[in-house]
Amino acid sequence: MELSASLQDYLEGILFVQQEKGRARVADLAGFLNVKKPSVVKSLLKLKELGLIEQEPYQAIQLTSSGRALALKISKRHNVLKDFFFQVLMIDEKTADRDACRIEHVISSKTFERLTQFVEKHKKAS
Amino acid sequence: MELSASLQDYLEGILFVQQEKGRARVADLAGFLNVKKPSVVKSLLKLKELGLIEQEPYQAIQLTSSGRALALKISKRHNVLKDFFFQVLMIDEKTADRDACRIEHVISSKTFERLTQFVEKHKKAS
DNA sequence: TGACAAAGTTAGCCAAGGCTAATATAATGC
DNA sequence: GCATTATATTAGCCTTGGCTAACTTTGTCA
Repeated sequence: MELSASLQDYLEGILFVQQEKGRARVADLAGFLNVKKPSVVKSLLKLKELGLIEQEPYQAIQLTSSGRALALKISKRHNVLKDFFFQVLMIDEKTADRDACRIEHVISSKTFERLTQFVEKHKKAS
Repeated sequence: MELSASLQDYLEGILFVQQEKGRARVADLAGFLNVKKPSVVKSLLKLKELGLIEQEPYQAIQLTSSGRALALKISKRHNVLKDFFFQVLMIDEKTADRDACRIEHVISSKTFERLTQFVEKHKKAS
C-alpha cells in the first residue's frame, strides 16, 4: 500500500509542524504546504482512514505510531537528498530543499540506500 | 508553460519509439508507457493543441520541430540521470532507468546542470 | 458573558489522467 | 475484392487532489 506523493507531503508536514510549533493544526498545515484548508481536511480524512493520524473534531492532529514511523522515514529521505544536493553538489540550500521534496517521493529504495552510503562517504572524506 | 510529467513522458516516448521502430503509433506508445490506447489518444490531443506533435487521423505520430527539441531535452535529462545512477552509484540498469524516468520530471535545472558536470567528471576520472 | 475572530468543516465544483466498451478506419491474407 | 484482424477513436466513467462558498465550532477579550 503505497502512499501518494501528496499524502506523503501531508504526513511529513505534520511531523515538521509539530516539531516547529508543538502541535499541528489544519491551518498550520495549509500554510506549510501552500494549499487551502479544505484541501487539508480532505487529505486528513484519508490519512485517518489509513490509520496514520488521529484527530478529534476541531482539534489538533496527532500522528499514530505507524504514522510517525512513516513520517520519519520520509523525512529521512528528504534529509539525505538535501545533503546530497547541498553538501555534495553544492546547490543553494533553498533549491536543494525543493528538489529533495520532489524527489523523495519517487526515488527507489535501492537507489536511496546507495545514495545514503555515497553521502556518508563524502562527509567522512571532508 | 510547463508540460506535466505525464505529457513529458508521452513526448519522450514518441521520440524513443520513433528511434526504435522508425515510426511511433498509438499502440506502440501505449505499450511503451504501459497505458491503454484511449489514454494515449487523449494525451496526444493535448500535445497537438500545444503544437508539439502532428498526426493525420489514424496515422503515425510526427514530432514538430519544437516538439522534437523538447523531447530531446527531456531525453538528455533522462540519460544523465541514468548515467549517474548506473555508472556512479552502480545501481542495476533497470532500476537506474526507472528512477531516471521519474526524477527527470521534477529535478530543477540548476541541480541538473551540476549533476551533469559531476557525471562528466566521474567519467573522465575512470 | 456575549460578540467577534479564527479555526475547522461540509458541499460541491473542476482539471488531469487513467480506464472500459463500443465504434470506425486501415491493413492484411485468402 | 472481401473478410478478418489490428489499429485508432469516441463516449463516458472514475479517482485524485486541488479550489470556493457557506456554515459550524472554538476561543478570546472587552
